Amino acid sequence: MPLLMLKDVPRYECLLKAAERYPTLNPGASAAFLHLLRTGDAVFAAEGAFLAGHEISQGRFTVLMLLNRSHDQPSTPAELAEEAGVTRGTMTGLVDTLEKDGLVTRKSDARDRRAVLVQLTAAGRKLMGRMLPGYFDAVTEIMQPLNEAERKQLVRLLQKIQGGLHADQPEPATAAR
Amino acid sequence: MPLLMLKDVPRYECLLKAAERYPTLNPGASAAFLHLLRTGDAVFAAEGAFLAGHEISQGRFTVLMLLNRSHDQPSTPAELAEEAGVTRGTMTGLVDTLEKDGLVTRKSDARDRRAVLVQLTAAGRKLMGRMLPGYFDAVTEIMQPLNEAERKQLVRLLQKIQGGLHADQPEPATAAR
DNA sequence: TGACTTTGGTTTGGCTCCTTACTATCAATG
DNA sequence: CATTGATAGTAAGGAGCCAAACCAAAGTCA
Repeated sequence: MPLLMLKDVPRYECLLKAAERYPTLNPGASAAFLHLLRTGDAVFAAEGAFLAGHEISQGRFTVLMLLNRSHDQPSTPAELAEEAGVTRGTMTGLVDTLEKDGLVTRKSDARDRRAVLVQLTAAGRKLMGRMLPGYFDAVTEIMQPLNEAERKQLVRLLQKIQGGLHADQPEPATAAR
Repeated sequence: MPLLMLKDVPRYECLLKAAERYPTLNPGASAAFLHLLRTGDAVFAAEGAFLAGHEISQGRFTVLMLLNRSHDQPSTPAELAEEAGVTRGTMTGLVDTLEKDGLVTRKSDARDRRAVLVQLTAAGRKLMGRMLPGYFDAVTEIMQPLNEAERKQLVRLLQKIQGGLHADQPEPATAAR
């Protein structure tokens, strides 16, 4: 849940005033940046609140979604980690707890003795069947304030931003080290 | 940096297909939801990459920003926690490490012996002066793909979403327990 | 004044995630 | 084959955050 920090986005006038002290500060860009982080965090928290009501965390839910998607077809931890955007180490932990809760099973792959196959259990499938309608309802409700045209517009703007990010940072090593 | 998970947003056709199985799934709302989380996470990560180049984390940076804003006027940990949107316990830890790095000082408030006053040191001010121009440059660059009209439009859409969230969740206790 | 509540800061323990390092297995090549 | 290198999964340790429990100092109210 902790994403942004900064409970309230500064008002535009404050940004303008700050821009006098810092010539490189672009008020319009900063406002958009702050609102994006702020709202992203709020939406993330709203999703987390729904999932918490079902005693499940975002990370675990993502794994269940991935497994639920390819019905009955098991995946390896490495595939799941790749699709979920986390490291394999993290995926080990996620699968550990899901297995402990009886929602997934691990079995070894007959064709590759290094590999492990992760699969939803009956209980896992049942939980997803029980949860998903409400989950999609919650998502729809979060996006309720926008009509369909506005949603499309939002997606378009977000894709533009993301396109720029990929283009700029092919090698994060330069900036990070 | 872990915000969303889900490396790639599913294509719209997949959402349509999934909507056949789950009647409550609203494809347009889901697409907007996923892109918002995805892009928010990417932008957050980009900011983090810049800050990491200066050996500082987002949380610590936020505290430095708050202290830098009110020049020389000290704040209490409780105020900082409130403004940053974290708990007081978290703020204790953040101030601990900032103090250890010599960027801020703690001194006790003469008028309230419970309270502590946190203040930027000369080194802290110097670091901010050195970092901020580049930071604002980075923010501007991230938002580069959008022109000023698009930024305003984005802010408008995000504010709409956020307005809905506040209205819906006055008491998170209902959903969470 | 004395008891009750509130507030400020810290401590402790937990969760999620990452990085790094390790072992076991496979695959490719001389 | 035997070596070398990549890949699968795990383990250990750290960072950042939260919630709950604490103590000390104010504030409140009879």
